[in-house]
Amino acid sequence: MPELPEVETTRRGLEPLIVGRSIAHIEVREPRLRWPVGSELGSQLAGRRILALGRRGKYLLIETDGGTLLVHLGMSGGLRYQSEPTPPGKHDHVDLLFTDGTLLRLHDPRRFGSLHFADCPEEHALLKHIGPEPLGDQLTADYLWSTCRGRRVAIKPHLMTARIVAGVGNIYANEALYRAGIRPARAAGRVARNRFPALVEAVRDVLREAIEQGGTTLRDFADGTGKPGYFQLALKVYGRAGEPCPSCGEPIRLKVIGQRASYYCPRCQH
DNA sequence: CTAAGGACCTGTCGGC
DNA sequence: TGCCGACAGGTCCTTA
Repeated sequence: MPELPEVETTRRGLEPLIVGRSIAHIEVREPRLRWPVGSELGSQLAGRRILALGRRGKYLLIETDGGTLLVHLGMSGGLRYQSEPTPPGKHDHVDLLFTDGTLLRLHDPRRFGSLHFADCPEEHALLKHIGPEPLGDQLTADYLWSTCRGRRVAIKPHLMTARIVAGVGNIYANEALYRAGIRPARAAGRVARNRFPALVEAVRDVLREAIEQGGTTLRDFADGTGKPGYFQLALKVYGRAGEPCPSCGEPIRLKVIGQRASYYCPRCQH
């Protein structure tokens, strides 16, 4: 479900709803997520007040007056704020209950998501080595070019590596490479230096536009309030194998690269 | 160090 | 209608 734009959309929807609320307790019905949910999580969070809702890459950071809850939504996770508690449904694994009776619910069928408590999130092992935010100043053409020196991996999986750049997943890697005119299978080290400014701009643009559209809803993504996204309507290549390239009409091709479906136009991308 | 593949899960869809 | 395999928005870990 979520890449950076979907996580950011969730963050924006949830922020006004949960900041300022106090956590009464946490109910963990299924602790077997990507990593087992710590049994101490309840005591670490109870009584805390939420000060801010942040994001780093695809992690949501629920910052409280006594530590931060790191939330990753994995492949199928979603958070939903509820003002009226309803009986938990299938795959509603965790509830964060607030003192005013409202709650934040984590739903995650595939259980690839995770919850971690950290006193200092930037020092947490999962975040410590994460690359620059693609929408921040740190991601520059020179930086990205330098990470590609000597790399024989294809540029697409390289772009999707969290230590290189934070938050770029399969959909947006495909879309960004299409916009930049670069074949996803091209070795990272064989992308000419002068193409990196366009690549960085493409990554930024596609992520920004997706956020503006509320993310991409392929089957079930919804932000924290239940609203779906609309960026799927703007996808140029992702999921469009065989359809004409919007620019030249050549059929879009599908090729598996690094075990992930990769879509590209054989005429526009080199 | 790099690169490649497996692993972790459930749901859905297409083909027979 | 039912069964089976392939595939899905992620990413860590092991192996070579």
